[in-house]
Amino acid sequence: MPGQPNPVRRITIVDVARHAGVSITAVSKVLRNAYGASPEMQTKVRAAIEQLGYRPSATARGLRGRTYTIGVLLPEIRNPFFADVLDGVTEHLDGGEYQLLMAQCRNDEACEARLTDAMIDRSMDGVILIAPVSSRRRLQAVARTVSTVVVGRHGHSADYDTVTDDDVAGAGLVVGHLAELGHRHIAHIEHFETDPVRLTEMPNAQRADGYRRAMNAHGLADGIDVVSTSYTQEGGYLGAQRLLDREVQPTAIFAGADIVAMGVFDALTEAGLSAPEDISLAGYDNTTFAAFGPISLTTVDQAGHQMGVDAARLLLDRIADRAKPTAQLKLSPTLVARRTTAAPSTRGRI
Amino acid sequence: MPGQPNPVRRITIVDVARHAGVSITAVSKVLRNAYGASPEMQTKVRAAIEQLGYRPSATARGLRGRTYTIGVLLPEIRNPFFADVLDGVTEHLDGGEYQLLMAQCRNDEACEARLTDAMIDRSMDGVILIAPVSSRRRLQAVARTVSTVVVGRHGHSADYDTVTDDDVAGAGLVVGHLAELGHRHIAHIEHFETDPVRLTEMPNAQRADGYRRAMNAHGLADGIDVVSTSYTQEGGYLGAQRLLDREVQPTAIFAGADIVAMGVFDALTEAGLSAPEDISLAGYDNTTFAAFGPISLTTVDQAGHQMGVDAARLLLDRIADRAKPTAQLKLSPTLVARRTTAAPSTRGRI
DNA sequence: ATGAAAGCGCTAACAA
DNA sequence: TTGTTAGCGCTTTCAT
Repeated sequence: MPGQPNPVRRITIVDVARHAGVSITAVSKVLRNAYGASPEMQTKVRAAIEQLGYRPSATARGLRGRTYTIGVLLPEIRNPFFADVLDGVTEHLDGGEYQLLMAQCRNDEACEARLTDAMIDRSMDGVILIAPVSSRRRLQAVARTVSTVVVGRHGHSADYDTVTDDDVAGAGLVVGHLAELGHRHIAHIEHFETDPVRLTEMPNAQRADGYRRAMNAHGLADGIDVVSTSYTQEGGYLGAQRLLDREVQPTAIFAGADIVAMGVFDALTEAGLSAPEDISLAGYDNTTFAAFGPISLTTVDQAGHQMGVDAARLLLDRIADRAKPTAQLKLSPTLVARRTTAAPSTRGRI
Repeated sequence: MPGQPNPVRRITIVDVARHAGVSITAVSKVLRNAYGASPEMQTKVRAAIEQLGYRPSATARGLRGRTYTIGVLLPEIRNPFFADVLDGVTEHLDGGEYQLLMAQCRNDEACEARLTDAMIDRSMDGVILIAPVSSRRRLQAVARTVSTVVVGRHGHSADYDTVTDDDVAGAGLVVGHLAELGHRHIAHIEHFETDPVRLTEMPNAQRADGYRRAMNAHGLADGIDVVSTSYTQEGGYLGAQRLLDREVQPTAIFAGADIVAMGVFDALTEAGLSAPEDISLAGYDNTTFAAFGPISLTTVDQAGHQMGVDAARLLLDRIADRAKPTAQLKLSPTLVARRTTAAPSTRGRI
C-alpha cells in the first residue's frame, strides 16, 4: 500500500465554502483580508478553514494573482558571507505572508538565466539576486518582468533596487591598516574580470580599484602588485603561490574575500610560512571563518545581515508599488583587525 | 517610466498555437513530448515557440499536471556538508526538466512544517528532506502527499525512500583509529537529543551510539566520556570547555561533526592547547574545512556528494512511479586520518 | 493525427 | 455585504 493511496483529494476553497455555507468569493475575501466580509463571515470561514485543515493552493493563486513566493539567487552556498545575507532576508520575511525559496548559481551566466526564468515561470512575486554576473541588459529584462532587488552589484538602474557595500572604501581600509603597520609592498589577489560592465559593477572589481587608489593615496604606487585568479579557496591558493614565487615577496597580502584568504593560508602553510610572522594577511567579508579562533583573520565587515534585511525590505516595498522610483543603498564597511596582520618582519628576507 | 511599463503580456500557449496555425492541444503535446504529434507538427510548433520566445508557465501547468519543480529542505546552509549533498542533487538534476528550489530550516520543527507545506502548496513534484527533525508522523504525512526522499535520517518507511550513512560504523572508525594510536580516555561531544524517535533515527544519536559500542568493543568502557551540546561551532566550544575542566582530561576528543570540531579548536586555542600535541581531535563529515591546510582535521568521509546524487535518482524514480516500493540506501563511511590525531602525549599530565 | 472543450483552484469584476 | 461568473494558462479526455 505504499504509493497510490486513495488519491487524497486536497481540500479546496469550494470545500471550505460549502462547509461554511457561504460563497467561494466570501472565502477568497477572507483569505486575502479583502474588503467586504463581515466579522461573522470571517469567523465562520476561519472556523471552516481550521476544521478542514484547508491551505490555499499557491499554484492556483498564482494563475490569477500572486504566489506569495520570493526567490533568492545565491552565487555560492559555501561562501558564508552569502549565508549572512540570506539570514537577513529570512529574518525580515519571517512571519510575513511570503515564502522564500532559493537557488544557487556559481557565477554562471547561463545558470542565472535559467534560474531567473524558472522563477518567472513560477510566477514568483519578487526576486533577490545576490552578486549576479549576468549582463545589465539581462538584469533589466528580469526586473521588468518581476520585482527585483540586486544585492552586491553596483550600477544604478531604473528597473531594480540595489543594496551594496562601499567596496572601494573597504579596500581602502585594508590598505590603510597595512600601510600604517609599515607595509609598503602590499599585494592584492583579485577575481579575474574582463567584461567591461562587470569591471565597473562587480564588488571584486571595485575592491581591486579601491586597492589601487589607496596604494597611490598612501604613496605606495611602487608597492602595487596584483594577481588575478578567482574568489575561491583555490584562487587564493594559486594566487599566493604566484606571489611567493616573486623575486621580491610582498610583506602583506590583501585577499579580495575571506574565502580567498583561506587558500592563501593553504599556500603559506605549504611553504612553511605563517601569518603574520612571515607575511601579513587580510581578507574581506568578515565571515564566521575569519572570526574563528585559530584563524583570527583581519578582514572587512560589510554587514551582510543588514544587507539582507534591507534587500527584503526594498523588495516588499517594490512588490507593493511597482512604480516607485528605485533606490540604491550603499552601506559603509568597517575594518576588523585581528591577528593575521602585524608590522612587517625582516625574517629571512634579503 | 520605471515601473508600470506596458503590462508586457506574457506569450502563452494560445499565441504559439495561433502563430503556428495549429491547435492548443497540438502545442501542449509537443511541449510534453506526448504521443500524437507528427514530425511536421513538431517542427512547426517548435519553430513558433522559438520565434515567440515562449516559455510555459509552470504555475498553470501545476494546476493540471506537474510543476517540474523539486524542493530541497536544508537544515543549515553554513554546514558545508550539506553543500556537498546539494551539489550531488544539483549534478544529477542538471540538464533534466526539473528545477531545484531550496529552503533552509535550522533544526526547527515548526519551520520544517511550514516549508514542507509551502512546497506542497506550490505543487512541487517532489521533495528531498535533508536531516529533518520532524516527527515520523509528519514525515509520513508529507510523503503521502508528495514524492519524498529523506537524506541523513535513519528509520524505514513505506512512504519515503531514505539515503543515509552508516553512522554507527563511522563512529567506530574514529574510535578504532584513536584506540590504535593508544588513546584510552576518548571523549565524545554529541548533539543533545531527548525525543525517543530522533534518538533512534538521527545521525547524531547513531554516532553517539556507535561511539559507545566501539569503546566497549575496544575494552575502553572506563574511557567513555560524553558531553551533550549541539552540532554547532558554539556547541563544540562549550563541550570542549567542559571536557577541559575535567579532573582528568581526555587525551582525545571525537566531535560528532566537523563544525563541532571547529568550536573545539576555539576552546583549545583559548586554553593555550593545540591538537594533536595536547589533545587529539577528530570530526565527522570531511567538509572542506577539515581538509583546509592549517586545520587538517582527522574526520570521517560520508560521501555527501554521492548521497545527493542517490537522493535525486531515487526521487526521480519515485516521481515516475509513486507505487514502487521504497528503498533504503545506506552508504559506508571511510576514515580520513589527518594531522589532528596522534599518539597521546603525557606532556603536562599527572 | 488533430482539435474542441472541460476543467484544475483560485481571483476579481460585476450584479444583486 | 454577499454571491455569480468569467477567466488565468495549461493538461487531458474525447470526438473527429
